[in-house]
Amino acid sequence: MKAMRISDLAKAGKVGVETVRFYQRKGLLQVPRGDAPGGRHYGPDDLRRLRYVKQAQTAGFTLAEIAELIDLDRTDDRPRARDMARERIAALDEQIAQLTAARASLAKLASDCAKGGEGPCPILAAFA
Amino acid sequence: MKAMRISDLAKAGKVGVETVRFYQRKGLLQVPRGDAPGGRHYGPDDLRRLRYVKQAQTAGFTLAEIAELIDLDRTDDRPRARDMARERIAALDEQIAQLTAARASLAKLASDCAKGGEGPCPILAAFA
DNA sequence: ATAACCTCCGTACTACGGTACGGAGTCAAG
DNA sequence: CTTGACTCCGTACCGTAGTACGGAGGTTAT
Repeated sequence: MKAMRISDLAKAGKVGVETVRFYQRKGLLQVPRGDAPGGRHYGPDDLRRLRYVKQAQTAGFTLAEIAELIDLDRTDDRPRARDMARERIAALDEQIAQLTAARASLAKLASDCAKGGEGPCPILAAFA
Repeated sequence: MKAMRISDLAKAGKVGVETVRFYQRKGLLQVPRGDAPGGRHYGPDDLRRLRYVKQAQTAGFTLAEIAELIDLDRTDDRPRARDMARERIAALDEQIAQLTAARASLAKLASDCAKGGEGPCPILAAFA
């Protein structure tokens, strides 16, 4: 553990340095207190946190919500965390359903167009 | 068909007047040529187009892509339309897969937290 | 010791999809 | 004939999630 600098943390988390700084501004990542010369250094906790943020993002949490989750961790507020998870799952379900429906209708349109009988392409014809 | 005004069109399409105007600026909706006094008027074609835009949006097309689709209609470029549909379907599939995975892992986290044995809530503990 | 490269910091800019605002004109009803 | 509701129009602003830029300074390699 040879004192990660910000660029190492960014690389390890597969984000840009600017993104790390952006997350710091948003309170998602801590700014290391001691500013050792040559740059502050970061530890494995910071990397874990960065990965957590990215993970939570793939679950559709906004950065503001992620900040809340992190705060919940401080206070160990499990009921609220469960609530947020429940809400997010519901939103995810709805989103999946919508995308699935859109996928199906688009696939039908595309296959009708490919079958290409006469008349206008159905993908385009929707507003004829 | 008693000459829809912009607010009627907006209402019928369930968007705001400002959104209609925004779409006009983007070339997604036409600005009626004859500006009859008391406001221009819109017809059923405009409404169909507005609905088309909204529909295409739910399929994940960006406004720029929708503008392209509309242009494709003018030139009846079916191959390109099929290409766009194919790409969009692929993107949709990937997105659905990602959301489904995120849903599953979040659901597991939530259920583990609900089971609530000892130790920290797993939703929050990811960065422990 | 000097160049190349890093750090920190603030500010500004990007894309996307709207939303709001203010002024000027028009129209129907009271 | 004034009030209120609507229209058009341009421009400015919003949130979300970054990305870029430029200067001041410290560090590392030659």
